[in-house]
Amino acid sequence: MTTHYWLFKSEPSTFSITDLENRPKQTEPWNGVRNYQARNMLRDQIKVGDLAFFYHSNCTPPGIVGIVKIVKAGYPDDSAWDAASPYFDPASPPNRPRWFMVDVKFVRKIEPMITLTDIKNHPLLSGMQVAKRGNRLSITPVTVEEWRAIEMLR
DNA sequence: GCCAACGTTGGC
DNA sequence: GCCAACGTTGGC
Repeated sequence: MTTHYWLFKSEPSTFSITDLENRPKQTEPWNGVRNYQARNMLRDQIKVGDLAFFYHSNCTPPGIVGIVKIVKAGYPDDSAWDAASPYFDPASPPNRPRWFMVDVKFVRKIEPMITLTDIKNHPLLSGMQVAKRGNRLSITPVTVEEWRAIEMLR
């Protein structure tokens, strides 16, 4: 089976690559995605063994800070039916889940980080979705060429 | 803190 | 089904 590549955004003040590294099993459910396009990828396309860049957004500077591996494929996001969760969504009850998540496992940090500026300035990376103006998708596909180009950098 | 870009909502 | 209003994202 072919490995596919992704980029997962997270605000480090909410959940950082270091938070993931420090989890007892270095594993975490990637919950809280509330966008249909990203949901479809989580539910239908992202498979066990796929790899993803961990991207820190809404911080200074934004950029790629590590690599994670998918260890559990799409399953219902239970934070949607937890009234105490910031991701609570009564429109996604357990018997009819609307939102999905995957489990990710820490692979390694990328140090120093590859900043958004680095990405925009790199001929093989400047076309990445995350570098596009107005891009807000928290999960985006990464091509094998882009993946290799970034691995070559560090 | 600003604000452009985007997705969602809801009135009609 | 249209589209204006609104809330959110996220770079700067």
